[in-house]
Amino acid sequence: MAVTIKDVAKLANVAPSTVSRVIANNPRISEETKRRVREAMDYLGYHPNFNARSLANKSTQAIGVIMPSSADKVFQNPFFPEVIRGISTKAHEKGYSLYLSTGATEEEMFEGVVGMVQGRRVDGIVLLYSRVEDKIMSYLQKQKFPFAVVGKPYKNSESITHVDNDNFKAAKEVTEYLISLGHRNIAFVGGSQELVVTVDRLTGYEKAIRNAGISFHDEYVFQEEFLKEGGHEAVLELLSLKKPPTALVVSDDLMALGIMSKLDEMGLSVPDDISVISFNNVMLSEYARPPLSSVDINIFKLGYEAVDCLLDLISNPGISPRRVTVPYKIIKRQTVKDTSVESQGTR
Amino acid sequence: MAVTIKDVAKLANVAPSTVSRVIANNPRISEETKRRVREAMDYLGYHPNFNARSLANKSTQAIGVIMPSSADKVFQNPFFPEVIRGISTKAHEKGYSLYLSTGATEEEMFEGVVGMVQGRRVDGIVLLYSRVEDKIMSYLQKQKFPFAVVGKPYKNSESITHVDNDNFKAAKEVTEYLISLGHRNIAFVGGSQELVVTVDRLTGYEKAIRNAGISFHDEYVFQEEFLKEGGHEAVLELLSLKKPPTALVVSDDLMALGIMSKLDEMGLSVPDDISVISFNNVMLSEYARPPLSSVDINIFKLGYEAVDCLLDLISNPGISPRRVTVPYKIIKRQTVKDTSVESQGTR
DNA sequence: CTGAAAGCGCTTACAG
DNA sequence: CTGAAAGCGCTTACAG
Repeated sequence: MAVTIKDVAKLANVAPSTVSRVIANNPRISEETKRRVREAMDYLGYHPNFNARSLANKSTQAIGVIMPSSADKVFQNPFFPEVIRGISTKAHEKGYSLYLSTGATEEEMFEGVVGMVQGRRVDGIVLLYSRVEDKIMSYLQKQKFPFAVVGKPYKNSESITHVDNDNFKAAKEVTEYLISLGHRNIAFVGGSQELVVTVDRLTGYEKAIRNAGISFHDEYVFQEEFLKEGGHEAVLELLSLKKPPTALVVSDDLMALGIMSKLDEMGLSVPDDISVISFNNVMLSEYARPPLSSVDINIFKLGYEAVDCLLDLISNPGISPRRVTVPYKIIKRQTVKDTSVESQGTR
Repeated sequence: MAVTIKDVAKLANVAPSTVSRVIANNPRISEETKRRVREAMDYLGYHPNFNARSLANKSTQAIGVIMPSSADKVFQNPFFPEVIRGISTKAHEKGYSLYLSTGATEEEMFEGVVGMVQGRRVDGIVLLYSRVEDKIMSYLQKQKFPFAVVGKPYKNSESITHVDNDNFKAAKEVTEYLISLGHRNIAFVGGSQELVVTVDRLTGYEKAIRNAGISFHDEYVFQEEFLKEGGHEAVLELLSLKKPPTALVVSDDLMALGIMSKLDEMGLSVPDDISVISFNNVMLSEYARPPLSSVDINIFKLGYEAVDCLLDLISNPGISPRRVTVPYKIIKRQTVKDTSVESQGTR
């Protein structure tokens, strides 16, 4: 039905193997023959059958993208469209296609990945999250299947190719910034402790607190989902403290938006009553009211670089694992208040 | 290297063809044999090679998902993760994988689709947008390749399977709602006129305006990008009118958020100075301040149903085109003001 | 109920 | 520089 290599061969008066070589642009074929074959291909509207090609040369020119399961609320985070944009851009540059994971539960996701890998649907995989304990990551490692993770693996991070921000440093810096502005009661609101990114940011926050000689309080640490609902929960809890914080380091913009919305509802003002700074610098943070101060982690680049590493790994199987650190940038907008003047006044 | 059907056959003492039949759960194979073969598969950790299978039976069990080009700003709209969630759910239920389009420019996107189709990478395609003039849609139609569109095709809509809301009716209803509240100067802010959804909603708006005996003014119609930036532009333009509107029908939540942000910046209040109601009911609209009134178009279902239709089309090639209308629901929150009391007072 | 054989559309040593 | 042949790992009439 569809036009095959044989049809082209016949029309161009060459063997099928020659057509194949022309497609691969094999230098041993004469320019004259190439021209003739290409003409025939154009004339017939030939397009190679990917399945046949993959079967024959054991390469699919496709990479698998593993997101959190679709039932997961995290899925709604604008982080994902943006990493995918980065991934898609690099993949397209290099002529690779994208395969998306599906599956509602964790178990289904795992089965999906196994199917992708064993079924030879993809040449490599990029993992869009990093958890403390992750079945998929362990599996990929055991199989020695090429993969790159966006984020930092919890263990064996030296032996796994990954691209990440320096989240420890970023959180530390952000906290120091708040401290330099006179804040002493600073709380941390993070996502699930399961996620390595939460752990890293919390550690950076804690380091800054201790460095400044402020005592670290457990009740200033909140763990919620990476979502607005999470932000709401956090507000309720932190306001019930005997000594509520004057500033918040929040691990995700959406969560920060949720916090601001709740605070507003309760009649509290940001930044006058409480300062907020968060992570990701998703498009929305710019348009929040007041515009949200946030750490730009360069999501696009995270995805773009992950694919770059992965493709490297695919073409040079023996290569040693790479670690790419994508720079971040603190974007100061209007949700942080300088209290140092005040605190001097009340001294 | 990987374990194949032959290895399984050898271990189970049957022919490869029998193993193949067991995989397909062919009823002509005895239960006893099936048991033995399955045991061998489990023991060896067998997984079928998808490429070989696709090549042999001309079916990939994968569907292609075509989004706007990644360079397109629309890509950032939370609409997409949500349709994809719907698509992914249905696809996974039916054992289908997802293939994502890539490509920055329109031309690249088109080439990508042609490659997918001719290269037999997918069994069918779902198109996530509908434009007035679209090369990809025409191509798919000419090729008679199975596809479903989310949205309404501009022409030949009876011969193309698609799932959509009744956008005309929804926009009409929303406008009538505003009118019933005493508004007379109502503007429409839509996305690109290229998109059929814009056209439909504009038509519904106009119908309601005329039905109410209000004269329709061109300067009350704004076309911007489906984004916050678009919202900003719109505000500037509409406030420069000699008779600024008291209410806005906005075709997209993000745009509405942009409008509200800009309005706030200029010292105008929603809904006191101007009422706003928009479309999509994206998660964010609930957390906006004030919470945004919006038409819930059930994005998840749009994607879910599109895949359902597509799979139908794939398994029954002769079937006649389906049209599914997904119900919408107006979610009234706090951005619309009832002016009828006031207008009576000033009579 | 099961097997032998041909075929899906490519690629790639091996020859020449 | 080019061709004939085998092979990638499945499926599916055709036989029996």
